[in-house]
Amino acid sequence: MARPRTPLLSRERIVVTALRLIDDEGLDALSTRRLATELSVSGPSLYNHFATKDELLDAVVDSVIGEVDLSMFGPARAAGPARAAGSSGAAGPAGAVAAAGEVWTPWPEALRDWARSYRAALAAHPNIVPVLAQGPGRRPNALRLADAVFGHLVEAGWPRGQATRIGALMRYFVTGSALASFAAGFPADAEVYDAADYPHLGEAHRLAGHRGTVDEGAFETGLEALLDGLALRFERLAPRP
Amino acid sequence: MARPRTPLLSRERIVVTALRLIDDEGLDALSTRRLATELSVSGPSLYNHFATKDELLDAVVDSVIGEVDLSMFGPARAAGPARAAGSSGAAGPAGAVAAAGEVWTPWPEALRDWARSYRAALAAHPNIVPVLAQGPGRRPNALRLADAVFGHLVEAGWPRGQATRIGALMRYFVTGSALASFAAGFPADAEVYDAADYPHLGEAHRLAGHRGTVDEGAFETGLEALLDGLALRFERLAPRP
DNA sequence: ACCTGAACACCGTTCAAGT
DNA sequence: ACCTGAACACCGTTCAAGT
Repeated sequence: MARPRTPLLSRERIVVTALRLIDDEGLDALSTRRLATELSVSGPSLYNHFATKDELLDAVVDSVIGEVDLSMFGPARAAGPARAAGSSGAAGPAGAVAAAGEVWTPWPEALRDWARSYRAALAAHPNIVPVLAQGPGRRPNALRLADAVFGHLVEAGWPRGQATRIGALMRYFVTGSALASFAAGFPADAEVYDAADYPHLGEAHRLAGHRGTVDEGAFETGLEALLDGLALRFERLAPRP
Repeated sequence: MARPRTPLLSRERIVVTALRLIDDEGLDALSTRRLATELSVSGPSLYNHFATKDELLDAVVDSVIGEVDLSMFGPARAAGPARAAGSSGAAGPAGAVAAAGEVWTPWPEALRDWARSYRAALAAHPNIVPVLAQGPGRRPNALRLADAVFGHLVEAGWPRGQATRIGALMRYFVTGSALASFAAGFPADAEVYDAADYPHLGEAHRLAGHRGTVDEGAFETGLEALLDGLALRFERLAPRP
């Protein structure tokens, strides 16, 4: 066979299969030949759809970021007539901002919901997080995400410089938490933790068994701590009357 | 030549050269053949010193973690006779703990200093952070680090479960911040940020130029926010009398 | 336009051979 | 004990050839 009547491949199908391979066997397992085999074509066929392997990886990454919920940013849907004119720019006590007729979700609540969705999307595909953490580059979904977060924070009353920092530090925390399980990083073999060398790690071999709750608990604790700390700073910025 | 009188290689020399290669050209540039060339030997020679490339990477990672300052954990040096017997387990108001004759650095201060050193060590070698973030495994320096942090937090009065979570969330934040520059992830090309698609990113092309200060500022803001948030929790745990 | 096999310069690792 | 060249089964990518 040379050219089939209906194409054997599509960017979509390649991306989905590549992501599955990365999830199941790691980033190193994604070779163009292996992926092609998985798709029942020969290796070079992929180059009809992506110029390079990096371009393919970019598409995979953006498909993951596309899963992140951004609906908490910007004017809320549920709130009355969509677009009334005028604006009363005062930040409310909880960080809520009301332009006439528009209701924006208070920034701490929006950040919390977003961070949870962000982490869930990334933690479902930990093996690709190192690629994704390199930044948005030119990937549309990643840029949309950055735009939505920054826009919401500025609208809420954060100075632009601070809003940038908050976007950055939230990404630090979320990517760090999705990159690898903390608990699973400790060998389940009790022999590893010699009491003479590591006097406080006597129970560390149990960590891997509680992987889910340990990592979930650490993420939630860190997220709430971060939001509390940021709220303190926001109050200093715009104190209650 | 077959076996030289004095060995051409040592684990130490291999590790140092591998880390330089990873820093300069990325993790993918570290091939056994390329590394061997750099060391003026043939590829298979490395297998006299490391069983696999993974074992070599492990050694590189642990050498980086070895640079992290842990001196703020445990009984402080400057404080009187080194080892007095007995223990009065009450946590002081600022989180300081005094066993007889021992002074421990208050936990928020210790965590802050450690986090800065941790981040500095990792950010000096961002390309290896994905490997290192997989957890301590059996690497001595990584286990020592986990032991020191956990021991200090427990001694300061944190319940063991919370201490574990704090160790985890601090690692999330530090590895996330060292994995990649936030600022450098945004292309410096202004054309990328079409106002119709990304209404709030009009200045994003300037980010890369302020890479150092943006990332440093985000890290410091996040660190202080985290510590403030954790202090609130600690107060709830052990309120002042 | 889209797929193929052959080819190029690479990989990590094994192994017999040298001293 | 420690290094070598040859060899194996892999890589990403190019390209001429097919329909």
